[in-house]
Amino acid sequence: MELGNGSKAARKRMAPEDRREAILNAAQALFMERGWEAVTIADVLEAAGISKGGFYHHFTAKEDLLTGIVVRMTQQVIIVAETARREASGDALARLNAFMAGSVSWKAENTAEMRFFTNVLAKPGNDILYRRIFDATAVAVVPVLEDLVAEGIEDGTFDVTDTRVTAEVIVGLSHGRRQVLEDAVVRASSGDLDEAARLLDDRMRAEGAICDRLLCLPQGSVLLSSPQDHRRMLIGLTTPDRANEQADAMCRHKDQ
Amino acid sequence: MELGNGSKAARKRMAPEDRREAILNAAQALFMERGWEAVTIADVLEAAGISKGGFYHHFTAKEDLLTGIVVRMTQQVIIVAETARREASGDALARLNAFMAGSVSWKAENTAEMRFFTNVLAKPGNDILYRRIFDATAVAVVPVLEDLVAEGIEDGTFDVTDTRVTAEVIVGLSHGRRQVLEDAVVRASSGDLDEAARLLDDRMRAEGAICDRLLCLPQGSVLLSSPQDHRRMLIGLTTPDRANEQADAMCRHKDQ
DNA sequence: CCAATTACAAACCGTCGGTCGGTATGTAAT
DNA sequence: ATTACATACCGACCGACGGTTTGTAATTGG
Repeated sequence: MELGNGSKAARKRMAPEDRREAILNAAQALFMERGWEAVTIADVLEAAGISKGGFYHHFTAKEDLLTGIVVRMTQQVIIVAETARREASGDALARLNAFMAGSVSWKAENTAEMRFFTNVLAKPGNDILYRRIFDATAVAVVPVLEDLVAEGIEDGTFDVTDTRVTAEVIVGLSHGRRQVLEDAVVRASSGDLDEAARLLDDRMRAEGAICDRLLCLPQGSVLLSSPQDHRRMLIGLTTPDRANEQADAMCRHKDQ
Repeated sequence: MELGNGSKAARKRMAPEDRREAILNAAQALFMERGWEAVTIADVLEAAGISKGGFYHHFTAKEDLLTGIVVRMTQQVIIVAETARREASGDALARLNAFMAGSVSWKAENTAEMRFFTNVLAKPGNDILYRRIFDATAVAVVPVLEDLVAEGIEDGTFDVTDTRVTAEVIVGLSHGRRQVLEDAVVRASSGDLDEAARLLDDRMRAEGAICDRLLCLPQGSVLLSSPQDHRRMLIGLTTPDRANEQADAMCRHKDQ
């Protein structure tokens, strides 16, 4: 560089965490107001009162703002959900449902955030953005769920071999159709994808709690709960074919 | 310009309709493969074998490609749906449902198109894109539906004052939550928006046919069909308040 | 056959996301 | 105090992309 005089604003130095937070605040407000594409980095810079260089010192890219915001939101959700879980009584399934209900209630109350959320998330052509965000939330939520599942195993309410996988699956389930579809069904790559998607979709809309659902796991195993008995949640291993049979049976049962 | 020699390619001139079609083909293929943002105008130019000037002669903007693609798709859907309608017997409602079922079946068969579709549509910050596309389809579908509704009036199955409005409402209903929400509920601006959205959403997922649904119309009127009797579709005028009452009642009814 | 219009080419432009060299502000060891 | 090092921050610059403008060859129609 040639004559870089450090003349101009000479802004006050902030603790890095505070600065990051400030930028996130400005960005979130703007995104929620105008959406993703309509907000330029320059807008954020102005709103946050920082230079481009400063910004890119704290964030690696525009998308990074998104993940940052998502992580913050997720943390808030987890706080609500965690207390709901702690206050719940009953077996592991009951506490799991309490946890899920807690996060659902947060979403119900913070509709503006959720709307912005889905608007931006639903977008991508190649899901890299979505993927990144999903990962961000998964990292935070999975450990908690893993605990819950482990409790359920001791408890007798769950019957699974791998707590980690199960936790990830549950996150996927609660996350919106897409992820479930891609991570589970597609990878299982068993038979008709779209039929599977439809089934999953129907299942997922069914009730508020995570019962009454079905899912093909990566390795062709199946998570399954019966619509007759909401209290029972079976997570076990079957072949995809058998899973489809059962799913069809469930559909026929419900349709009549 | 300075030395624009028209030296280079000197491509074969095509009939404008053909050229447009060719560009749309190239663009659609690319978008379906890579998504919206990952495809640049330059990519489309190369794939279609045309220059920038040529492109902007046929289209006004990148978004215009989208509307173009959507219009084509809509036409295809209408063909399927129209024949389904023509082949159906029964009253106007039966034919209306046949029409809708026809379009649904097209969507079920062309999943790749639909996936691309929703990916792109769900995006925008300020819905201008979505709006435009909605308009494009509405222009094509509304007249057909208007016919159907008119038949229903003679027929006795419908009881509406304005065939046009009714047709537009039906399009909105079948179009995905958003539009219904904005066009109907928001404009009605009666009470709690999000609650209304939730109700509508639930209602819309209910069944495949357009029965069993409820909708607030712009002027505060209401389209309503009873869950008890799928064959009856009432479209009439009420106040938004009364509509909410009824909606609540329906919810309570179904929840138990 | 010539003028007007159409279909196209390609240079050009403004904006936006992102980079990079450099400076200002600490803070800790000497 | 001074030095040494880390890190917060600045702002000129860059390439890519969407879109505009200028220029030209083919087509049409009178």
